[in-house]
Amino acid sequence: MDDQLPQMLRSDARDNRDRVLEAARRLFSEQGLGVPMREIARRAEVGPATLYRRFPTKQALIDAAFTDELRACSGIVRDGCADPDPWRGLSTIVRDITELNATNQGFVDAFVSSYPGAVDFAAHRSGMLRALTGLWRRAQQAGALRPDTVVDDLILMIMAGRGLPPGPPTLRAAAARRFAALILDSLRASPTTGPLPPPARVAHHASTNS
Amino acid sequence: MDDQLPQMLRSDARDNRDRVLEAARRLFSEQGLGVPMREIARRAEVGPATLYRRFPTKQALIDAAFTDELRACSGIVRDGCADPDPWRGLSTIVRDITELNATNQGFVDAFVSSYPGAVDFAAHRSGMLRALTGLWRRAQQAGALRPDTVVDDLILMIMAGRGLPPGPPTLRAAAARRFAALILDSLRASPTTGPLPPPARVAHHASTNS
DNA sequence: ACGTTAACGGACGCCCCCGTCCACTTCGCT
DNA sequence: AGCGAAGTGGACGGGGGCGTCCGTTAACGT
Repeated sequence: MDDQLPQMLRSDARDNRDRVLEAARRLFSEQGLGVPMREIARRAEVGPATLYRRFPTKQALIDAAFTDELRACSGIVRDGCADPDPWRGLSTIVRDITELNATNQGFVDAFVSSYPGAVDFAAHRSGMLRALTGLWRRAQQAGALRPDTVVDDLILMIMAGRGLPPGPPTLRAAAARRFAALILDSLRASPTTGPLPPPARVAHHASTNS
Repeated sequence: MDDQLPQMLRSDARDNRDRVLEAARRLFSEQGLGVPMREIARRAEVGPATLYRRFPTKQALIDAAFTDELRACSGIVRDGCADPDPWRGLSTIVRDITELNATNQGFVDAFVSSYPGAVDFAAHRSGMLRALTGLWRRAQQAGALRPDTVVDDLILMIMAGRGLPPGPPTLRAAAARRFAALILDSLRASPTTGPLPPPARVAHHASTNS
């Protein structure tokens, strides 16, 4: 809650805290939540003890690290729900969240399932869920969204985004765009399907060399 | 080499080997590949050494355990590709694989990414991929499948299936059915969309107790 | 400049998991 | 029944990750 008023820390402490957070954000985004605390400490050029003094547990660090992305996520939903054209708003939400997802490997894990306990997360989630439900209804009333779908379908799709193949960020982003476009086409009521983004070459794990 | 021929094992050894395989299959399916070897041994009422004598490494056990599912997967693809109606064949493949996937938590991981080294896996995969490519072309020529899609899109969707929310088998299966139906609708060329399976209530992780 | 005190980080304990070793047991054959 | 070999399981070593302790360092006030 009080988050220790970082400006009351000694200058070096504040500096180190910032570097830790930055390293955590980068490493979590790149490699998911499995990154060892040691690795983050090393990347921040800090000893493990320092890291643990600012963030008593790994969960605390995860929460702090993803606060920004959480805000971004809330913003995406808010903006999309504010769009007068509900379908356009929904499309934007799906695309942006899917991309956020692909760019930040661990975000969905941190947010939706991984560890319980992050209070802010729960609050944000229920708020977003409520807003999305409203948007969903409006989109269906406008005849843009299939009437036989529910918000849970969206959640399902977002969760499914977790399973997208790993790989370099460029590939991940391409796969995410393609995925989002396909999802949207499956939710659309009218068959007015626009052009798809380029197909994503999925990493076929070239175990047979060649 | 000669370590095969399980019928040449002593009767108790053969018995234990079978129990180990059975336990491995069950636990991997239920909880994914993260299950400790000890747990499998315990479940099979066997010491760790016994387990390791039959399957020198965890990978070996995984390979052996998923041989059946691999065969099932191949069968699904073969049957689907043999269907004179390419769209119906494709639908069946998507539905069945997605369900296989939901039922066997670790299967896709074992097959597509997890560990390299399983020779059989690679062979099966390239064969299935070739067959699927043919089916894909036929479905597109028949006008049932969107012309701007590629086989990689299917792979993408199957991979995405890994991210479906965890939970009791019943929920997982429901989510998988819903997911498969939505995928199929996004790949279909004609807007002749049939009724969807019941929406899957996604586990909202009730962290806020109540 | 200098002492106080917050902050630092290397070293430590703990736990879990993989894979191995060895003294004992059980099967199978005669 | 008896004997040898195959088989078994408890105990062990190695590695890695999380979180903690304590001697040392360096920032801040006077």
